[in-house]
Amino acid sequence: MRWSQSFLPTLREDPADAEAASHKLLVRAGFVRPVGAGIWAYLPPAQRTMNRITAILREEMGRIGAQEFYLPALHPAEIWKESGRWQRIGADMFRLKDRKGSDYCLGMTHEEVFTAIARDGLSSYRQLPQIWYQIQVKFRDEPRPKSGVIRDRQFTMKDAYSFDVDEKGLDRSYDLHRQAYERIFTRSGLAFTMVEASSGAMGGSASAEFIVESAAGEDTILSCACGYAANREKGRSAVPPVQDPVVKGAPERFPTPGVRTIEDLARFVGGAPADRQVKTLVMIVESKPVLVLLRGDHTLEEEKMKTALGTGTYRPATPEECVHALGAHPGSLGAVGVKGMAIHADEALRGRRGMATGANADDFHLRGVDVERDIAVTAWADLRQAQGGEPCVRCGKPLKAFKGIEVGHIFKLGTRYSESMKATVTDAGGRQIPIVMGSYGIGLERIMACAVELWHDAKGISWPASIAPFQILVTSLSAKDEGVVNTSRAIHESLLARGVDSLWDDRDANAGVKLNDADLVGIPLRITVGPRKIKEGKVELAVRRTGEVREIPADQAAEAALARLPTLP
RNA sequence: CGGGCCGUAGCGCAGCUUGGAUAGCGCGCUUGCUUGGGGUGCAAGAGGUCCCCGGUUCGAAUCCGGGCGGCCCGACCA
Repeated sequence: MRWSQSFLPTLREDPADAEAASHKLLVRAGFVRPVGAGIWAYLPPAQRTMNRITAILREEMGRIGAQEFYLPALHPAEIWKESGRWQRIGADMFRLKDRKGSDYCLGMTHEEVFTAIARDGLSSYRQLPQIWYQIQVKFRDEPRPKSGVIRDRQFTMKDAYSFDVDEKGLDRSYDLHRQAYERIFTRSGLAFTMVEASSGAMGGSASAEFIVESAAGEDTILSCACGYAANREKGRSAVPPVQDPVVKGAPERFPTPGVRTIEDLARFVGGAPADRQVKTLVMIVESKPVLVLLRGDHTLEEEKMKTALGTGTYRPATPEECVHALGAHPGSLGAVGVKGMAIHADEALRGRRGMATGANADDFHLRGVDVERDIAVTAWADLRQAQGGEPCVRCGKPLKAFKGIEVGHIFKLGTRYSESMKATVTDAGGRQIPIVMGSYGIGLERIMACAVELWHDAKGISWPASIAPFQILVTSLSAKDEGVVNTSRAIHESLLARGVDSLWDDRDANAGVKLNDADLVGIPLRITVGPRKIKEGKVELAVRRTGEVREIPADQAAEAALARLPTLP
C-alpha cells in the first residue's frame, strides 16, 4: 500500500476531549473516528489491526476445537423472555419494536440465541461436548461511554459457549478456554493478569477476568507475586492482629463533645486509635434499617455487602433515619445493645475487645466494648475492602493494587440457561438432562486499545508486531530524488512479493513530517531510504519499539527486514 | 442517575463578561516557488446554518428561555 493513496488521516494535535492514551493516539494516528457517544468508526488501519486480532482468535479457538458461527445481532424478545433476562436486564439493553409493534433487542451477548440453537440441534449426550463461537458486534447502552474504544456502545466480541454433559466436562471446557485466552493475549502482545471475579448477574459457579494493567482501566485489581490476584470487589487480605487492652466490666459511656468522625475520636483524649474503633453504618434494605459494622480504619466493599445482604437494593440511611433507628446522628452511632435489627459485622471485628464506638447519643461514645459480648451480631461476613500494601492472604507479602482493563472473561454458567430455555439432551440412561454451559468473551477493540495503552511513548504508538496494521513501513525521505524513489519502490515491491504487509510512505512531504507520522502510527519495523545514505547504496532498518537503527545495503534491505520480523517484540 | 464543563471552518482554540458594520488565530487543505534525516520557509487562495428552536432588541456568536449533542468526575457495568 502506498501512503499517498491511503486513507490514513493523522492529526498533529490530540483530540480535545480525549483522556486515555489509547483514545488520543488511535484518533491522532488515524485509526478511529467518533460517530456518536460510544459509537466509533474504524478506519482502514484499525480494520487491519482488527483483522489481525481476528486471525489470532480464529487460530486459537480452532486449536481447542471450537466451531465458528455467525448469529444475528437483532433478537426477538421472546428468547430473552424465556431466559428471564428481558426483565432482569434494565436500561443497558437496546430495545426496539418492529413495524408490527413486536419487541426486539440488539444483542448484548448471545447466550439466548446459542442456547436456542443448542436446544433444537443437540439431543444426545453423544453429541457433546461442543464449543461454539462467533466474532460479532454487540450492543450495550452504556450509561457512560468513555475512554474511546475501551467502553463503547457498539463493539466487537469474540463470544464462545461450551456445551457439556456434566460439571466435569464444563471444567474441561473452561480450562481449554483459559489456556486459549492465555495464548491469545500473549500472542497479541498483552501482559495480563488472570483474576477471580464475581459471577455477577450471569449466575454460575466460577469466573475469571483477564485484566491488562492500565491507568485507563476501570477495575482495581489486587495481586501478589505468589500468584494471588483478585478484583478488588472480591479481593481479600490478611489483617495483622491488633493488641487489645484488657478491659473488665461493661462498656463505659463517656462524653465526646463535637466528635463526629473516626479521626475525631482517634485524636480525642480518652478516645481510641482507628483500628480500635467500631464503625457503624446504617443501610436501608426494604425500608428497614440494617447495621453494618467495620473496624474504624476499614472501608466497606459494597459488592461484598450485597452478597451478605442477599440483595443489591439498599441505600445508606439519611441522618433522620439514623436518629429514628438508633437515637443519634451519624458520628455517634453504635450497635451495643441494639436489638431487633439485622447486624452484619466484618470478620476483622471477631474477638475484639476494649473497642470504642458511638453510644447512640449525640456527643457520647462507649469504650471497653467487647464486640462478641456486647453486640448482638446476626451475621459475620467479609465486608471490608482490601487495600494495596496489605499482606497477601496466601503468602503474607504486600499486595499490589493497580487499575486494569478487562479484555476477557470466562464463566461457568452451569445450567442456568439450559434449564430456563429447556435445552436438554438424553443421557446414557435415557433421562433428559440440562446441558451444562460455559460462556467466554473477548473484546476485540479492547485488545487493540490495551495494546496501545501498553505500547506507546511520547511520539506515538508502538504496535506489537502481531497486530500491527502493517508489518513494515518503507519511508522515502525524498519524493524527488530518483535514487530514493526507485530504491524505495523496489524494496516495497519486493516485500509485497514475499507476502509482507508493507506500507510505502511515498508522499511528497517534508522528511520530518514523514518520520513523525511513522512514529505516531507505530509500524514495528521501518526501512528509511534517504538521499544521503542512498549515495553509498545504503538504507536504514529501524525498530520502532527499541529505537534500534542499523545501516544495511539497499539491495539486501527486504531480506534483512524479513529476517528481523519474527524477532520483533 | 448526581456533580462539573463544553458546542464558533476538517482539527485545536480566541471572541461572549460590557450586543454593533467584512467573525478571528494556529494547524490542516488548494496553487506556485522553496526545503528535503525529525512537524522547512515565502506568497496567494478556498473553506462558516457561530448546535437547533423561540424570545428580547433598531441590531444577537454575544443577553434570556427551551431543546439537542458531546466531554470529564462519581454512581452504574459479563
